[in-house]
Amino acid sequence: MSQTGDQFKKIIAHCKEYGYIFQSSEVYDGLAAVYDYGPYGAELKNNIKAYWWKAMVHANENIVGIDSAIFMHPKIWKASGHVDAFNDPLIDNKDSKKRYRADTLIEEYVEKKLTAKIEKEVAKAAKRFGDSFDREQFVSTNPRVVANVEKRKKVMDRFTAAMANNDMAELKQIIIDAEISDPISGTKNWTDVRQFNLMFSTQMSNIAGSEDDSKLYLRPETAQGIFVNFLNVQKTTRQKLPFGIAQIGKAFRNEIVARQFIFRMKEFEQMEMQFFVAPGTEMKWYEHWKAERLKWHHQVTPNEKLRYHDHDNLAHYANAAVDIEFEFPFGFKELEGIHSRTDFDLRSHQELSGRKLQYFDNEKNESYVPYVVETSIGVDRMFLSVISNAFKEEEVPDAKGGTSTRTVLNIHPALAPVKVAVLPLLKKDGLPEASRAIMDELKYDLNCFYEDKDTIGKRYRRQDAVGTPFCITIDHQTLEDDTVTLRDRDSMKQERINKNALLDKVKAATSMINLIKA
RNA sequence: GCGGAAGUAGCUCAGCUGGUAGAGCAUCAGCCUUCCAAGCUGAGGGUCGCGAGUUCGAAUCUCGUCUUCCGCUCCA
Repeated sequence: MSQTGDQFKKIIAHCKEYGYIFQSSEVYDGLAAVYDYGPYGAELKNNIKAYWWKAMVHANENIVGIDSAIFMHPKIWKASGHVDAFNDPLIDNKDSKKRYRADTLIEEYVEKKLTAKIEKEVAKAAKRFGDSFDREQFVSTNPRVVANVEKRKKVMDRFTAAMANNDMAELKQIIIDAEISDPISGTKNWTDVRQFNLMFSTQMSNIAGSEDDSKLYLRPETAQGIFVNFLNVQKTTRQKLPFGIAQIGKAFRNEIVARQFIFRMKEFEQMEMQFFVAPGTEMKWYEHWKAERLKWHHQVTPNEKLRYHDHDNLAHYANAAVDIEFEFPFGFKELEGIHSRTDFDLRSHQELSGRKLQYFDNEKNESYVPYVVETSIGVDRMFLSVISNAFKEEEVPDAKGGTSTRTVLNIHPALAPVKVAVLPLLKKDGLPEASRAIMDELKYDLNCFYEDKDTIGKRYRRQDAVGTPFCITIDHQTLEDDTVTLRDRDSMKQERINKNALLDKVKAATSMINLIKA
């Protein structure tokens, strides 16, 4: 761990040093699990988003993009299940330092203690009475069983009431009254029950049709903005099934433990595509997108750093789910999820809103709620995968015939923040002027960087460190025959070409269109 | 959220047992040279994370707080 931990620390330090990522609100000591993207970071992030958008929306005639609001009607989160499922009452045992969900603690107690006791008595009696055993009669008359059944009912009544009222104090009292102890430490030394709602909330007055007319959530996922716009989009774009809606946007989760740099943040950005299909065809499309998405990753990331990981237990909305995992410095972790979400979301919104969210299928001559296959990737995780895959420290020959270490970001040229650096060999003899002229030719098509400070070798290294794939060097010969040196970041090889050929050559080498067409 | 560790210049750190801050690299200006970093001269830059306490005096001791890292926990 220490070596990979060191590597990860180096990457984080590098991100800060070269203006990729800063801690949020650093002058005020920072804000936990929130980060800002600096100048190079913003460029890389934009490129990642563009790569996804082009591959999804522009390359597929049956996928369209939207940009829905972060604020949405509170009922949406009721329908999606987030209000219920994102609410965990948690309690800590002070001795074992373990954290439990208070509700499962109580449920387990009821299940394993009370119910088990009752069943034990019943089983014993059944053995004793043989065929003449009447379960109903026994349960309602045996004093020990009756007491336990009574007790169970009491606990369950209090429990359901407490859960319904979000009464955390009562939940703790139930645990105390039932004398539930920590399975590890065996003690009953509990903290208070605290509720961790993973959704951030804010205020808005007068929300139509809402019981609590002020509470509003910041969306914990972008997908719902797509679902509730399903019919708007389908009708206005006249799409036929199967078709998809794509969206890039911010989402917010109040993670209890948000760590590992930008891997898990409280504010993050998602790129989601919901693909609407006829019921029964979802598994075919699930397999299709599973393959398509891995291909998209393979274009910019080596195969051996990517893998599929099937979900062991499925979320409440899904009937199939797989992750595409990337080997981060801290191990293989989820980068993208592909889920077959069935008709759960649309059906749920249809029921709660009372509006039909169905598609009329001309071929089948019937209306139905489409099934959904979702691809969902975190922009920030993709960013982290690109950076951690790119970061390398290598030994290279130096001018004196020895070796030196260079730090290089081997970012795919199509994603690199700066495409080309324009460097006059000397800061005199008209070379800066000639360089500026070349820069002016390129900068409207390619993100360029000009520098004439320090030695040429030093400038090359600086460009390596920010991941610029090409350096153009202007020397005295340029003034005579219009040729320049084009230096490649990865091989460090140089070639002499005419300055008029620069634009086409660098554009071709840094284009993301080729990745998408391939 | 719990436990452990840490926080001194942009970065990496030194500053031992309390006496009002240093180095290297980086930055900026100038010189020299020039196709793969670390030549010469000079300059700028620090509320010692923040707040309180002890003390004549705190970067140094105590407490609180924030942030980061590690472990636990959680994870749609």
